[in-house]
Amino acid sequence: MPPKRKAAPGQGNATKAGRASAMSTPGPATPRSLDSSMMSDGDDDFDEDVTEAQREREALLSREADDFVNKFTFKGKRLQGQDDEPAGGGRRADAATRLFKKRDFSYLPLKPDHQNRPLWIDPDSCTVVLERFNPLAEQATDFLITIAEPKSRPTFLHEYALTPHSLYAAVSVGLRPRDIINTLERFLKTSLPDVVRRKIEDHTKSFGKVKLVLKHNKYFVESVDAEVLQTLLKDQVIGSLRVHGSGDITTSYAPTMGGLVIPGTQNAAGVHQANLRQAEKKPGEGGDASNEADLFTALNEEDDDDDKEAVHAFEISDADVETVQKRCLDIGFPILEEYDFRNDDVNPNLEIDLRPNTQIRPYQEKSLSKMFGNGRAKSGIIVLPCGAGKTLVGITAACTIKKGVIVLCTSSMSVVQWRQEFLKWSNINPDDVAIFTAESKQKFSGSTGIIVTTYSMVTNSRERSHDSKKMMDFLRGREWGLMLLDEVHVVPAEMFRRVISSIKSHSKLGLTATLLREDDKISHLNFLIGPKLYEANWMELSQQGHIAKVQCAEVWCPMPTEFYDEYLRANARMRRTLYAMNPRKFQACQYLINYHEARGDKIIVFSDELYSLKQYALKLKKVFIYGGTSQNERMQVLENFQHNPEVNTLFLSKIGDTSLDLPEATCLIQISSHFGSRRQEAQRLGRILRAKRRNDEGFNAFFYSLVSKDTQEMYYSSKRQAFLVDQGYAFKVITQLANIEKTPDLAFATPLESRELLQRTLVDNERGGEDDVETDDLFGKPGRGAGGRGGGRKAGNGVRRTAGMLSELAGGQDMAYIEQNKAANKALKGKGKKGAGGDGQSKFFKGLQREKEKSRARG
DNA sequence: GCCTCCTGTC
DNA sequence: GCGTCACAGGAGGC
Repeated sequence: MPPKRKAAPGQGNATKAGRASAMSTPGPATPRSLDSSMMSDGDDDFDEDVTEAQREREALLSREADDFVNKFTFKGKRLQGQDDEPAGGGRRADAATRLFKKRDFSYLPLKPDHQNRPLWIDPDSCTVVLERFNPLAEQATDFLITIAEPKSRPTFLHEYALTPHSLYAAVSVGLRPRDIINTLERFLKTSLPDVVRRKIEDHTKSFGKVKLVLKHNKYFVESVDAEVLQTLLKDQVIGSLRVHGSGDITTSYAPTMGGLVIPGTQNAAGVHQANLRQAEKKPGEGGDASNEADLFTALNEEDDDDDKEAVHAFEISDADVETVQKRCLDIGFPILEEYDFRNDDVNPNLEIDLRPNTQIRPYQEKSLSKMFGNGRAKSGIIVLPCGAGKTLVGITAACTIKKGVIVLCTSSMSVVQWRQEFLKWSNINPDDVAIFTAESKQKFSGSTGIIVTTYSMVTNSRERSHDSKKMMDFLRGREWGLMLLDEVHVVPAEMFRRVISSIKSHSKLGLTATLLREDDKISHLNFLIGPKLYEANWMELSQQGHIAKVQCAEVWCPMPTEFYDEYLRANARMRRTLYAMNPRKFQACQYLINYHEARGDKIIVFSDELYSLKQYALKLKKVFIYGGTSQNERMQVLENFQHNPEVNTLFLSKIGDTSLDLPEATCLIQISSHFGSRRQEAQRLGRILRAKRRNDEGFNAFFYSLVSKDTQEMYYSSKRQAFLVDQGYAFKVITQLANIEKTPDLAFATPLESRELLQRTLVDNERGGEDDVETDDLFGKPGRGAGGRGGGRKAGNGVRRTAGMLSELAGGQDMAYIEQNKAANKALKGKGKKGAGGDGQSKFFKGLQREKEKSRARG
């Protein structure tokens, strides 16, 4: 019973596959422009039920036209405008008009000097399009990333969306509605449509009125506007969550602010806005003003005098913080979290500063200025590509706030790295940076300090060991100045989000490279953490040499007919294996490895599918690491990969998606991946962005995705690339690798070998439900035996080989496998043979059963 | 070091 | 419109 995947092309339907093939195959080595054709391929595949060829074709054309219009409306407009036609050109009902349908905005008159203005706007969707080639593009970009959500940023036109969340973020960094409207008006080629103006006003009028503050370990909802607070209290959700008995609504006075300088910034004017505000009060001290400063000066001309304003507040309990924050967002009063750390006398100060000579990069500075824009610490999220120095941003934030910090990571490996980075970049006393994981439960020596831990450590709901319990009480019992959330995109997960309520911090800074999830929970971060404060443009950073330039390519590998026949017959699991084991893909992989090793590249090959990972690696005599590889072997293999000139290619399972730091890698080949995960694709690309050689003249990193033609992979691949395409990466499609047939020792070159491979693949993977046949196959399919844990969770993964057989195959550099498989062998001994299908209930099905029961029990 | 349980990801 | 894979990791107990 293969799970039905509606959107899968070529699933059990030969004619469909044939059509797709005919349609989607350009001539040999024809480069294909990615975005439009990809999208329409994908869309097309959603409709499998259309039978009549003609009707289908028409529908397809019409859909494609719609897609095209949806995607390129602004291009169309731009062309019209650029031809220097009379302003508003497009009133004519020309042949193209019907294609634009509702998206004809020619009724918006262009300003006379429209060519000097970089922005277009779609009033219906509130999409703003930026001309990158316009002289004002830089300024407009700075403005846009503040008020809008980047949607797509390829070379010439960038697309941004004005959303309630983005406007919320804009307000939270100190812009007011009329700043936004005026500046938009300034940059727009047309006048700002009233709809948009109203939308901005509506969405922003109540923003910034409500704050969440932590006082003496208690949370208060605070506002300068007593009426707003009353409104909240009357709300059925929030009103009932108010903690009574702690006095009525309290009133106090907002603190004033003084000059603030973020350490590590070049001109001591890192916080343009804050300083500029100061400058107004003390003219002459504002410091040097960059372009951005100019812009923001304009925006901040009239400062609201929030000094000495009365604030009103009521208390809520820790457990209700998330609910209240979410509710406030829903009813249009998003809560801003601001921490006036310089006036916090309750929590002890932390002795920490960036090391002298540490200079943070302009974009790091920019992102931090969003966080500290008004002299206080705002909670929010900073999005920087992998390798762009997220850690340093976090550390600088810690050095600015100078209070207790708690850092949350996804793995214990990055816990160690974070601590090292703290020691590397700051002058913090090593005793004050403590690690809290299963192995180590340190505390800092002084009254305050830094704790680095993992999400699972803090959110673990199970019985705790004595030490952990004590530690948790410690963490819960105090107020943290800053909570740094590494890989913040994981926080919306059911368990991990609990950190937000269980640990009390005055401000939170989320860091991630890929602010995406395939579920719809990413928007939860808006109330769990705060708005997105800054998102870097990958292309820009790579042009500036902060991250490597990357060439992306998708290699289409046809499937030999016998493979394809099996593929059509197979269930979902087997399909994944088959398209990964496609011999033509293997050849492509071999070819690319040859080619890049000859160029002196260090290559990582990713495969999610363990069977093919091992088969590839063993056949090509390369090292590999997967979940079952023990710590020691991992270190050994990595060490070799980094320093041994003989070892230039490393095969990784999805273990390498995160956590492993491989600065040597310069080329990446993907042979199997997890469905349509955009995050995985981006994170894998991130592996090579920090390439050490990136600043060599003409250096390029390479990213190949090998795809078996006419399979589900085609569809997933296009989905996966979406994020990177939005970041401006162009994927070339390669249908033919030049001179591949000349590759020495090309594997599976004859039909016979290809068929043998198919047979072996089928046999090795067919055991699923029935029997665990002892195969004569050379490599078999070891489970997670070596590492021990979890091996054989699924009986189909039985461990079946001997070290002898392996050592025959493995060359000298493959010592690691022998080691590993010895261990696997040992594991095998204890296990004995698995029950054959005799009782009709193999371990496999029992496992499934147990899974089901477990999920039922949970539900 | 091995095992189990829990969780995340799509 | 529903649920699904298989792999990974961490914690903690023995």
